[in-house]
Amino acid sequence: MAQEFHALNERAQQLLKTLVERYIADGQPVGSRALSKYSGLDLSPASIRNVMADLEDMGFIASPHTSAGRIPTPRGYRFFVDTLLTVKPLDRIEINQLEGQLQVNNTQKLVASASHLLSDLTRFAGIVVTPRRSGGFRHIEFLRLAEKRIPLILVTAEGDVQNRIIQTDKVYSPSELVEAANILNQNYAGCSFDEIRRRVHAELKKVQEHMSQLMAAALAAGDQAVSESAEDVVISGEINLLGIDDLSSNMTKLRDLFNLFEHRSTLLQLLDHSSRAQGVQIFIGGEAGLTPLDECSVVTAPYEVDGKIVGTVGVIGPTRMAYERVIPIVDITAKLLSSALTQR
Amino acid sequence: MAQEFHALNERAQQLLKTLVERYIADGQPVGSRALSKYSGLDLSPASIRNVMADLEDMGFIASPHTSAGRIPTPRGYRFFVDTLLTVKPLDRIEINQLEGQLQVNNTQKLVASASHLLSDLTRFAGIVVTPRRSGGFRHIEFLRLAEKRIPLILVTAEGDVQNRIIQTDKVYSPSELVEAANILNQNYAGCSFDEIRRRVHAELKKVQEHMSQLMAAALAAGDQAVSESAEDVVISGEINLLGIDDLSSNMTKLRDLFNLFEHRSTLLQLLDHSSRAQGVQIFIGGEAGLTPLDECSVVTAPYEVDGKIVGTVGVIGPTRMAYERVIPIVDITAKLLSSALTQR
DNA sequence: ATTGGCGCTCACCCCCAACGAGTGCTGAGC
DNA sequence: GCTCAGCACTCGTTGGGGGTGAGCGCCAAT
Repeated sequence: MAQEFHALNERAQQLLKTLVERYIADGQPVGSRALSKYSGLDLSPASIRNVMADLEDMGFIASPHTSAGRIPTPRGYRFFVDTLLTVKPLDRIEINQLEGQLQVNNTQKLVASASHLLSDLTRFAGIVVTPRRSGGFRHIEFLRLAEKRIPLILVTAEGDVQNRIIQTDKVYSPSELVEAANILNQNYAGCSFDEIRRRVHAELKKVQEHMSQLMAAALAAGDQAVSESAEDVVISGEINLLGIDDLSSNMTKLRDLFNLFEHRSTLLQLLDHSSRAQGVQIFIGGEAGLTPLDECSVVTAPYEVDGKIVGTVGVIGPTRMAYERVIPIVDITAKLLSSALTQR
Repeated sequence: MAQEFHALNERAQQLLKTLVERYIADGQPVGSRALSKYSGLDLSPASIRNVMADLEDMGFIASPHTSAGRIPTPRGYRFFVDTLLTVKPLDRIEINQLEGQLQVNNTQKLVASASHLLSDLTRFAGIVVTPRRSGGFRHIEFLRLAEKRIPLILVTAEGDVQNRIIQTDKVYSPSELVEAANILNQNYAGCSFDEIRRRVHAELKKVQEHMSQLMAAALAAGDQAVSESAEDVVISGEINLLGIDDLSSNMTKLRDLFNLFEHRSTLLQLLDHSSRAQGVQIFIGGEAGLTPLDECSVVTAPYEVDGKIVGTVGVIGPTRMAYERVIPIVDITAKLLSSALTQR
């Protein structure tokens, strides 16, 4: 038999394809009778059963129990999305509509609205890794709010604005604050805070003790502001997953899944994978190595600023999801986000 | 019978109290036998059954079905928390520990950490209404990032920093930006944006067209920044509610509940109630008028800045919650938040 | 007023039988 | 060498029926 070489002939592929489609559509194990009706192949259920047995041997499908139909295994899904799936890209009009939904006020809002876009369109959970920062700054500024409470305004190299309040021991005059900001802006804009710290130490011995304390505090705060919000994960629409019976049948699994959502760092690791490759990537079931995602798939795509990948968008949903719909949505969202960020 | 007058004698109160306590402790309907054992009243089950019948007539307790014990009705809970409950305040040491957990970096972080504090301690959902803004500003500043993209920095009257990017039609020089900021800071600090807009219009006819366009844009952006983030609701620990079997037995109810969490405005209305009164308030079951909260209670307390109530903290959990624990936690969190905010 | 006793009601559990969907296998037909 | 009708078999699902036990209401005795 041809199947023994683990190659799928035309017919087997067609059957696998319809099986996965049917299963995705109504969530029931698919039997030979149903396949014979929907495959378009004009074969009797009996013949189809033979092929199904082969597909099962090869690990593409499995039966939950003897008297049920077959459901795709992760490997079956894998083959399906890799070679059988045909996605139709969104048309221009839809894209324009989506574009209008992105809020370009500032980076946080932009990222949040991208996440919402994903979850609203797919009805699953949307997820966005915030843009990676290079660590430098473009502009720094001190305000004088109260004597010893000085808001530090920081425009990052990426162009978004952070703020943080510095508590000082001593009192600084407005002109001193201006001077300190000037020194930093003129000499060190674009450098990383680490670098600045070294160079300030070396180059500005002459600066008075008074001043250098302020600068040290500013550098520490800036560092913290940049690194803390460095890479974060924004998730929205987790609620959508509550409605999915594939997931919410198992209460404990559901809890594990939601717990995962709180462990941002674990998710980050997974999503970082995606930012090494171009284009849409799909993680099926536990492929990511995370047990809570057993019954889930993650569809991701990297986005970029000025041609450099800086983050990832994605969707988390049940393995049994309409990939041909989700994939273009994730794809286009990444592209929209890229262009929105590049404009600024 | 005394009970006919809807007054509860000592014994009935004691029994109601233990019944509610037992039910809160293990979630099972409480029978007469259990009550006779735990009430400390040395009465036989039969006698207790009489009292229970009275309590049921008066609507304090109910039985889920004939052959089960009794569970408290919302009215029963109400009476319990109003008159039977004795809360023991947290001791100094615990309070100090909590205080350390609040992140005082900036207002957003502070509010977020308060919300986490609530959810972590109670293992329910924590909820904080962000401080109401008076609408004025303390300080305004323009940065010059790109020619036509000007970040507007805004220190609100409450002392936290907002930022927003203004897109301009024309190009402004650094000195023009400084001048515009100076005009606003010197003449209008403390005023509401509406007021400024009127006065600028009236008083500054002399200012060049060029300049007034910038100011108008700044006022619009400031207005937006202040009003948009005006009153928001921060929720955390929703996941905790997944574990509560009272709530997650009914999948659809659970979904309704989580949907409610996304409708911030509805929650806001409920929580605003709380900010009219002093001290801890409790909404039991549907008392708030929201059906998704049928099986929930909401424990809230207002917090203040300089003696004026500006927001609300709270906990949402199952009606069957350990009130004597939750109440002091909400209370103290409100107080900690008040003092943290007043310091700035 | 309190209480032991008694009959009653249900939810819950377990068992079992009927049902039906779907399979694997076999043997005939092209 | 496919294809396919027929058939026996498996096994989850459904629904009915009896047993069990918790808990109640009522009543008569103390």
